[in-house]
Amino acid sequence: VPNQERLEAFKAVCRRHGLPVTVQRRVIYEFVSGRHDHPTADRVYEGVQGRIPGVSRMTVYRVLNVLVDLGVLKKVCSPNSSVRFDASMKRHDHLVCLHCDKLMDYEGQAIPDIKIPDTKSQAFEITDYSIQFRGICDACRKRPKHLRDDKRGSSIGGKRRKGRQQGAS
Amino acid sequence: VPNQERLEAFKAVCRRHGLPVTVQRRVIYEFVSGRHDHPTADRVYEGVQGRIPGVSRMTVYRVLNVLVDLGVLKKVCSPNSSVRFDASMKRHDHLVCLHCDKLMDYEGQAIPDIKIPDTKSQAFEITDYSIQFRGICDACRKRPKHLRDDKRGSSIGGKRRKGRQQGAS
DNA sequence: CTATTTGCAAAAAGTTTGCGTACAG
DNA sequence: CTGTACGCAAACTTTTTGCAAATAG
Repeated sequence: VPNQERLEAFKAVCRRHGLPVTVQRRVIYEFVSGRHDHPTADRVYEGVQGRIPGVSRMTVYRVLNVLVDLGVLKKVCSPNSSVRFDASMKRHDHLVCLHCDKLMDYEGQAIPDIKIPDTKSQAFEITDYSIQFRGICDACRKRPKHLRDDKRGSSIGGKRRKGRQQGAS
Repeated sequence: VPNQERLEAFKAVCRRHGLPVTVQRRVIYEFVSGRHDHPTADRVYEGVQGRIPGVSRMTVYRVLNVLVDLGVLKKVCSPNSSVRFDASMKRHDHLVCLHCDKLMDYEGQAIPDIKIPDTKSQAFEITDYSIQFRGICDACRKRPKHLRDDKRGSSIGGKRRKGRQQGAS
């Protein structure tokens, strides 16, 4: 997807909603849509520090929420950490590492479409779906086993280390 | 799944790992496995207040992590809130309401199994998967539209209300 | 008895809110 | 110019940590 084009589309969406296209919004949007690893809000904050002079963490949180409301970002989640953001608005699936919490788009052979099931009996209207493939990423698999087990912060057998890190891309 | 049986299985797992079966662990496990709505840690805390005399929130958090490590609970997530817990360890799918963040097991007609794709090229080993069906639950659909829009905490057009509630079962 | 767990208090993350000033249109 | 967004500070929520007292096996 051409970058320039995406940016123009973004501005159009803002205009349509009557929202100013601020530097912060533009840069934050560009940052998230330039990545495939679904950064957390804090990650985005770090990432845009250099590109937006004295940006504040609060602004990043706020802008991310606005972008979600505008429909140009989606919130996604992995089972161990905070909310993450995804700029790819077309239906797609995710790989999530249960050890380091890395989250990435699935990019293999296409998965046959799933027929959206009828959920009247459950009083629910499905609009969309996404498959979450859980497993272990290479970085974690290569890591010696005892280190790996530490990773997720095992609560069994005492002595928990610090833990809580995101897999680097 | 007979309740008594499940409890025995739980004790067996604890014994196998050499962990004492404390009141807290047993009750918290029973509580979570008795629900289909994937409570958050806080929700569990509230729920077990009456059944474990002066239980502390910390203990609940800690016990939940132990139960995950023991493999009798799984962490699941919805895109808007904190970690939730799921006692159903067999493969299954979820419905998640994008408005109120309600999360429930999909219980309709069986979805044909997905062939686990090859992800060597992405340096990832898949062990499991789950489909997340996103949409809107009946409670939210029935709610008047303007209230609904408030719900998710729209950042557009100012005036956010308090927000952050889980759909009641 | 001995190891493990619990409860407490406190702190670290993660996220939201209200208000005066600065900026986009 | 006018309205909205930004940055700041501070509140709030969610989750983790360290240690003495209580408990399971």
